[in-house]
Amino acid sequence: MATNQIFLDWKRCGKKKYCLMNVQDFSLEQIYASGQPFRWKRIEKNHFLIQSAGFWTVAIQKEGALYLCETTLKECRSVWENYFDLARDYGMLKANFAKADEHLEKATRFGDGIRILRQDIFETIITFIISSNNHIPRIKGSVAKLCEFAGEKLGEYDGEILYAFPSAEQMLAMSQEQWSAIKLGYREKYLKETARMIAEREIAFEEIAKLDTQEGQKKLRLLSGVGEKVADCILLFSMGKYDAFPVDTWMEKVMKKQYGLSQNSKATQIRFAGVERFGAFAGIAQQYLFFYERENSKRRD
DNA sequence: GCCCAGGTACGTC
DNA sequence: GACGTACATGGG
Repeated sequence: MATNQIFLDWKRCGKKKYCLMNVQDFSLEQIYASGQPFRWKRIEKNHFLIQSAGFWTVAIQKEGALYLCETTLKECRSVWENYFDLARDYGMLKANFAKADEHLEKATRFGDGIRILRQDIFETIITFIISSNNHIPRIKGSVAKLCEFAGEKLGEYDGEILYAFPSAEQMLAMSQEQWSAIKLGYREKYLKETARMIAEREIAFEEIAKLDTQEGQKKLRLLSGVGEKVADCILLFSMGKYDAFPVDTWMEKVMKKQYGLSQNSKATQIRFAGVERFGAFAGIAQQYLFFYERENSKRRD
């Protein structure tokens, strides 16, 4: 499946404010709710303070346009286009998914503004280790504290001090009191060990991005706290490996209910079935399915 | 109190 | 290799 390149024409529209007109297949609200980023703060509808690695911006979406504030044109092009995967034609991806099956067609209509972010690799490794068997509000709290204790101060916005995501070395420099205050529970030892392995170059994660998905899986799983699911999230949400298919409790439900997998099938089998069925962009299909399933279950509650 | 959360590590068979 | 179970913590 070929994907067209979208032409991106940033316009300056104020002091440190840039704008992309006619942003298609894009919704800040849906990306926020899609379970990928843990460092977005919702200010109001379609208006977010976004922090990623050592960068931050204020993003506003209105009348079909995306505005990025408190940033530079250079940064819009070098950081945020890449982060939001803005040059990719999601319309074409969705059209192809919609042809494949009815349920996926519904899911792409429901989550029509979903994007697969290309997040910083180290940040994604750490945040998704924290995410395992954990609740999103609690994950966000832990991540915020980690940045506050170990990250460099980047600036201030609306009275809030902003921090970069820390490096492995900076994490390892924290006191035990700080580690405890992050309230990672049993994940604390995973993070310490993973940070150590990365700081000591036992695992060169930049190299993993060059491998194919299978090989990347194997390497990532050498990190402490990284199993099959977290490895898939890292591959998909930071390395652009679109054939990675993370299977969590929600995806288990969908695959059993909608795609005929037996009740006793395990995550590994479901993952293979997903890639088999949805192909080279299975991970993107997964994200539409995940979002549709979880959002609709919220409403029934 | 119970169940669950974008699961993983570890021991057992 | 497949399976069961313990695991910190807080929200519903």
